[in-house]
Parts: sequence; structure tokens; C-alpha cells
Amino acid sequence: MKKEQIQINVGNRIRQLRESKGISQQVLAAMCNFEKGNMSRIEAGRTNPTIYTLYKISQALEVKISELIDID
Amino acid sequence: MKKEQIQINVGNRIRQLRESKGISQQVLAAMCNFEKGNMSRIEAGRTNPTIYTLYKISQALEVKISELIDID
DNA sequence: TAGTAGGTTATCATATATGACAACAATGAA
DNA sequence: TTCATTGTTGTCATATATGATAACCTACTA
Repeated sequence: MKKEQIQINVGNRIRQLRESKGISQQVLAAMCNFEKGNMSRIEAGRTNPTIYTLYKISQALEVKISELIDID
Repeated sequence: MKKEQIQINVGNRIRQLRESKGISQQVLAAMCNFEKGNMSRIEAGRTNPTIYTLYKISQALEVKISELIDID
């Protein structure tokens, strides 16, 4: 799978989980200590996040990191 | 959990899976298209890998990405 | 001994993730 | 309309991941 596809899959999964919790990018980003613009980029799959960034997001969403990346 | 601890956990998990397959860092790195020194850094937890780097390693190890990061 | 394999570590250049900021668009409410 | 909210996008500086190279160490083997 291409790098871009990985990023898009992860971004979509984060968006799905965020929306299921009914919170905005703004709020989720703040919980992770960064700005909404950066969260938008991650959800759009326009960046290749590090494991620690995904960890922070998973903590904010109250899920395991592995739930953000259920891809083969 | 601190960033460093995440990195160490992931590194340990990669090492465990690599050794269970009986291959060297050299070989695993080559399968991922990079050098053994870089794999050593990752296994030692001295870097904060991106999701795509973990994806390449997971493919080489024939496991899902989520198996590399079974941490809360 | 010398040579090989496996692993570690330092260093370098380059690419890019991170984080902040601002401008913008779309939506909905007052 | 005006205003606030939400999300997108571009840009910037800084930090750091990536990938390559080389030196080094240990253990093993010829």
C-alpha cells in the first residue's frame, strides 16, 4: 500500500472516532496540545504522523493506538 | 506515557518479532529498503517512527501494524 | 591469527513532521 | 445582515525522522 493511502486510512479512522465522540477538531487538537489546523491535516491524510502523535490522539479519543491503524 | 517509553515499547516489539523470524537487522532493514544502522535505532527506541515506517516493517515481518504497537 | 556476521553508535544531508499563525469558506444562529 | 463555530489551506521556523556511510565492538569460525 502506498504511503498516501496509509495516511488517508489513518486520517479517516481518526475522523470517524472523533465524530463518534461528537467533538470538534478544535477540541481534539487542544486535548493533544496542538492547533486545529494540524488536526485537519492529519485527518485529511496530508501528513505521515509519528507513533507518538498517534499516541496522543488515541489518548484523547480514549482508544488504543491500534484502533487508529487497523490496516494490513 | 512518555514519548521515549512509546518508542522503546515499539522497538522491543519489533525486535521480538524479528528474532522470532530468525532474521538479522541487516536482512529486515534490506526488506524495508534501508540500512541496518537505522533498524538498530528503531529497535533501540532512539527514534519516533512514522506510521509509514512502521507499515514497511510490519509488511516485512508479515504482521499487522497494530501488532507492533500493542500499548494503551 | 584473520575474516565474517550481527549489532551499535556517531555523523551527515535531506526531507518532512510538528506546531503556530493567519486567511478563508461554509454553515447555522441571533 | 452579523456573529460564532467548524474545518481547510498556505506559510513559516524549528525539530527531528529518514537514509546513507563509516567506525567500532563482540562472538564465532576458518
